[in-house]
Amino acid sequence: MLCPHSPQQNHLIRALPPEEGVRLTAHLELVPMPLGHVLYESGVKMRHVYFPTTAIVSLLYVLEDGASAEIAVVGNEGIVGVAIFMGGDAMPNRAVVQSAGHAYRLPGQLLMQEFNRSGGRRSGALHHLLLRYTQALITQMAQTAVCNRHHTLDQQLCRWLLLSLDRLPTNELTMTQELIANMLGVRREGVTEAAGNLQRAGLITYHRGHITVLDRARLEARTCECYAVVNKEYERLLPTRTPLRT
Amino acid sequence: MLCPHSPQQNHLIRALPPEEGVRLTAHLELVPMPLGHVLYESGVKMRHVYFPTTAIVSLLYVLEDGASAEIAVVGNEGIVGVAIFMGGDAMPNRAVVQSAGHAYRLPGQLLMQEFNRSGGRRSGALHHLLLRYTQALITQMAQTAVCNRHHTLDQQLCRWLLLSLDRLPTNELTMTQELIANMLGVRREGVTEAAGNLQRAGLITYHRGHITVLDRARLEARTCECYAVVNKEYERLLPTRTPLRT
DNA sequence: GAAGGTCTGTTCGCTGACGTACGCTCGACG
DNA sequence: CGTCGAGCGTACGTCAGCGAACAGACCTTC
Repeated sequence: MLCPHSPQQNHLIRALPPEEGVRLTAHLELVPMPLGHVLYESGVKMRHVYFPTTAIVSLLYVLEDGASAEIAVVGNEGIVGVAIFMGGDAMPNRAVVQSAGHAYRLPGQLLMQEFNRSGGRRSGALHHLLLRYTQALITQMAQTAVCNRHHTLDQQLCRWLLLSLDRLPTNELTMTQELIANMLGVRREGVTEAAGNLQRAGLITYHRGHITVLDRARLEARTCECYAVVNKEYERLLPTRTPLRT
Repeated sequence: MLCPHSPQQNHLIRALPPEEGVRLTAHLELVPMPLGHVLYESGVKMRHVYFPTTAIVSLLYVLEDGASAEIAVVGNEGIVGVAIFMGGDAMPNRAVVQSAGHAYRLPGQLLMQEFNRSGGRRSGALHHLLLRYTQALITQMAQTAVCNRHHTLDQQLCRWLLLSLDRLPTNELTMTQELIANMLGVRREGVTEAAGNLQRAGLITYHRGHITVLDRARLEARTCECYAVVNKEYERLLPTRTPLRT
């Protein structure tokens, strides 16, 4: 399959004005993102930021006892490594590839040059864009907290499937129930049951690690309000990019 | 009681270099923060930022069915209204005073002037400080999500008491169990039971809306890892301020 | 075509939290 | 001093999700 990679597949890159885009693009390096690959480990200083194109990255917190929970998810709408320009250089969680694909990598130092660039008064498009994206990410995290508190596993699975679907070109995700359980921070059996409900209802089919979404509309109807809240906020804050579900 | 208010009671303000501190302080306005007062409503454009001194503010998400959950808490270590400098101007949650006190208020416009100020290359202390604080806030939100997923109400109550205690000068909080339940997103009865456990164990006493912490060390021993993770991250990211528990 | 590992389905008892309901007690206020 | 309401205690059945254990189905490998 011919696959013409381009940094423009990432919505943040694409939203940059030509001049800034060119300056950055010159230093971007295309890297493959195999499933399960760990981009950052908890507490370790980050060296690069990643602009996913076809890959999806999960921000995962791993507890002392080995349990885990997904904090947020980043695809071609965003950037992995916000701690670099936020100034902390590290975060107490792990960034792991949830869906294989590619991303463009950029040394943190080079990003910072552009981030801090301005004509006297700050006006850099990158600065503006990254901060707004970070606010959207904050919303996603906040909503994850709320969802974990109040909503059922069935609803959360719907939300999770939609989040992934929004960041993929197809309606099929390569994902075992075990992995989904790790992301959601629940038991594998719980996912089996919830996914079984969705399959019986005809919303999805799955088969040994391949989930196909058949009826997106009904999936949206079945999820909790959290999905829509986050999506609206992404669209409000990052208006230049195409809608996520393209 | 004589109470000499000063912007310096807020750690972010105090951490500013003299020049920038003076420029900001000139426009700060001391405002009382009565219990339950709503600073921002969900989705409404913010006009001011608030630097709490003695008050504590909760960021609360309110669901369509009226249920709620606390996303994060801000006291004299931080600032309320990060959406202003992040560029979104609003957030899909409510900011409400959880513990009465005071704060210094500043029009968002004036904050932005200083935030964007720089000598050619960005070097403003305020810019740097606010972004690092925001990263700490992100950590708090992420950890809230994890905690909601994996830890018991008992542990979460301990964590919540400690978070509040860290932002107060005394070891007594004015707080009914009903309010705590709203913050944690659980039933009032659940809080009654968890608080009863703590009281029987001699860690706290409470009486009609007044909770006194008797044994902070054992409270820390009883909470989950989430509390320590967040606290460490605040200390790492905001090294200039005095430790929270002063 | 046999073996072994991966992925999914199902079961059972258990527990933490929910929803509901009712009753008590302290304290403010008339 | 009595009333009334806010704040807290308790109890019951229900339920979602947990932990552990096991079985079947499928794929890969040799």
